[in-house]
Amino acid sequence: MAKNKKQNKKELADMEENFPQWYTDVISKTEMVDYSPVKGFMVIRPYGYAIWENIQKEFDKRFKATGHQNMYFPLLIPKSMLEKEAEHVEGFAPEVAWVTKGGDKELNEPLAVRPTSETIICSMYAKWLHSYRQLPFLYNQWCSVVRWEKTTRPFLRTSEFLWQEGHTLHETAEEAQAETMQMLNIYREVAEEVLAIPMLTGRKSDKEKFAGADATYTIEALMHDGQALQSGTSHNLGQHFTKAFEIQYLDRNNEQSYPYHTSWGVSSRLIGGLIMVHGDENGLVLPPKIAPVQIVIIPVAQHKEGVLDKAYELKKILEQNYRVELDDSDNSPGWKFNQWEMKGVPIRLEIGPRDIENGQAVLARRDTSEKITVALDEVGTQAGDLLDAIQKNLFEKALKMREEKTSSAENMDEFQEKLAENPGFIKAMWCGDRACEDQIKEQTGASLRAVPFDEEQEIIGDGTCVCCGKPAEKVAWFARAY
RNA sequence: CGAGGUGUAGCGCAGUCUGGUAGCGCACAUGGUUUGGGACCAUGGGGCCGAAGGUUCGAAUCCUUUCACCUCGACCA
Repeated sequence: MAKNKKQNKKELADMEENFPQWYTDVISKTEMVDYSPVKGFMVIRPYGYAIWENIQKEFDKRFKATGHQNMYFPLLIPKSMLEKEAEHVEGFAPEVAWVTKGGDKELNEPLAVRPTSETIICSMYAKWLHSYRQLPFLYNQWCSVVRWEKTTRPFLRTSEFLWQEGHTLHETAEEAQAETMQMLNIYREVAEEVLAIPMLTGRKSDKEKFAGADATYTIEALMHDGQALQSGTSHNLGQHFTKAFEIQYLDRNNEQSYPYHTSWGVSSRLIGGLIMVHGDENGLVLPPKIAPVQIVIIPVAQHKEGVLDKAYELKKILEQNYRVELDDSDNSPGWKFNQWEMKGVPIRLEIGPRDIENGQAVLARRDTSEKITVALDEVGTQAGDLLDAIQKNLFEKALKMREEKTSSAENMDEFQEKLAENPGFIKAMWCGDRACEDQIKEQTGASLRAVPFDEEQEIIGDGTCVCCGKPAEKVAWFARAY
């Protein structure tokens, strides 16, 4: 019996020893996803999809508040259209899935399953835009895209993934840049304030930027195992696509002009980040603002008179303000505790005969496993305070973890040493040369994640490039990445 | 695409070396006793042993081919 107990407890792999296995265990045991019959494609189950819906809501309301509207473009893109912007096609060609037949008839022109929608959207923008009076174009779409990946992992890299892609046109380069930054800031805000994940923000190197962009900006998070996760990108596309697609309009001077273009996206990959930043040895830990269930009520000795009635009464009160679930299945309380902990529910409310007698209930928080006893008429307010505290604590914990896993290096030996003994971000001066970036990647496995913005810039050591030793102006953050 | 590994009940596995009635744990179903950190007893259902071919009186087990998945590397949100 004791042996069985032990085996049951071992449901999740040890996260320090085998993090990938822990991750796989968590997402499948919590019923977030399952593998589908098609390689690399996953099924998102209700618990996982509920998280995605909450993420969508948070972003969508901010997109709308900044003047964007949603629209929807087709799944398929003609081959010739995808090929109009040279860098773009070169970047995406290796991972495009093609439709070549309709029924049993060969198509005249193969159709790409969209890997991203710049091209088809631009082709339509070219038809719609005539005058500067119509600008800016501020549109977004929620959809899925397909990229034929060689190795896949649920949420982090799958052949199809859910995302949103914003595509905007502007009169001036300045406006496009402002839009690019505005959206990056929204990404950061949602990531930090809602998902409780601290983000490094900055610019991508030319090597890492989007195929066809002038500049790519990124939010980068650090996972529990010290690997970075690119969590969202905002691109200033300049006039690459608008020229390639001949999007022209009559400007204020009555002359034909090309608008400036941006695109930006976050994906269901964020869910992977959520899991790998906050999760612990007991499974998921979800920030209250995103958790599908914020409070789970677990009746104890529910067969006893009055217990379930009281539990339902509490549910009715709590669900006016919170997302609440009552587990009245006939599993044992202990089993339920573990089950809902694994699912990451922020607060558990225990109510049993003893509590009812004393006019109280027990609240247990997922992040610290503290338990407090509260009077029944204060459960609502106390739970609210707790949820706020948990939200805050998760962010602070994640920030502390990132700080502990961030080092700086002045030369390559130090770089390798520090990355080996404390995997995470390495801050190092970088001269800006592609050759140095390549060499760092090759020697250490770490890629350049971002060059932080000026206000977060600093000088490491004597200010020379960590790789070639030549004078360098900027510090860059490196890490191994998902 | 390189290097390793694994396919046996829904899940996790044993059995394969040495061929001979397909098993264990969990989960599931029914009944009962339980319930404040993964309860217990009893009974029961569930299998083309990844697929195809071969050797053999007989194949989960031996041989050949093939497919799928996983882990680690190179490419990518």
